[in-house]
Amino acid sequence: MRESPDLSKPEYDVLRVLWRAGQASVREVHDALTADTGWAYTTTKTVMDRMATKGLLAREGFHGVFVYRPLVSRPAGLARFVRFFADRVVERDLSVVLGLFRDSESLSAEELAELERLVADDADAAARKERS
Amino acid sequence: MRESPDLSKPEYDVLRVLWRAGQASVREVHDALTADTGWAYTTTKTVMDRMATKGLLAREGFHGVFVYRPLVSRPAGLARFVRFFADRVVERDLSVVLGLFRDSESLSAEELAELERLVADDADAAARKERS
DNA sequence: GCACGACTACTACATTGTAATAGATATGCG
DNA sequence: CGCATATCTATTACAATGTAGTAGTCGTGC
Repeated sequence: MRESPDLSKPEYDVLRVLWRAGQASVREVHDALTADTGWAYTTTKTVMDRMATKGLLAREGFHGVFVYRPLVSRPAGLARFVRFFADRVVERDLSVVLGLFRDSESLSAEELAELERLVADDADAAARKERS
Repeated sequence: MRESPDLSKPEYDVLRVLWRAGQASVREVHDALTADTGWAYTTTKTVMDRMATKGLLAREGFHGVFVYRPLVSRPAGLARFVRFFADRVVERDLSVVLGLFRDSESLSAEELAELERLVADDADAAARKERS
């Protein structure tokens, strides 16, 4: 997946679990989310299956039980939200918002670099479309 | 509307125009958004009408033409996005994220104060639900 | 007086949010 | 060993949202 996808909130929540865990079953993701979301188990399942068919997750079967792996890197998953927040919520320069990650432990230096690159790419693409 | 609503992205975009304009017709909102969104005129119309029935906008007729006014303050409109971004995207303390608004021109001092209050309220509500 | 343009109302259809139900399977227990 | 129970997966459901198209109305310039 070259370009950062536009994730819905449920999708993003699932990915957050998988980014931490590396890979997980529906049950594991569900247990990690249920406190925050209150979802029914089948809701978690539906969301994850749809994500798999959309190419956001890979699923690997194992005696009829599946384990899911993210196909989107965390920087790629964050990119759209960062742009949205910078442009339309705080309405400040991207660099200021990216600064929040800089000393946050939350992203490694490499991830931060990738995030910066992705966010800039989006901006370029938008500008290119604008001009045409 | 006491509590800050969970706005979809289209809804938020419409509100951004109305916050600036105070009030506007579908046509005016559409023209302001079309560069970014590429929506058809009827899409803008549908979104705004649904927002009106949901109580997000007030519409006032004038010889069969309507003018829409936001029923959500800008701080209330921002609150959910700020919380989401702080908790689940940067994963840093709210105060750090709120700091971005502090010297941004984008919000008045009063609005910022209201935003801070709203965001804190949400946190309280969440904590209360947690404990119960 | 009527063709045109803009506005509103109604309808449409795919995707997402959120699940319930049904069918397959493994598992503890008597 | 055979069945009740717990889990899974797959299928189906239904409301809300994203994104329009179409039809009916009405004022306005010719």
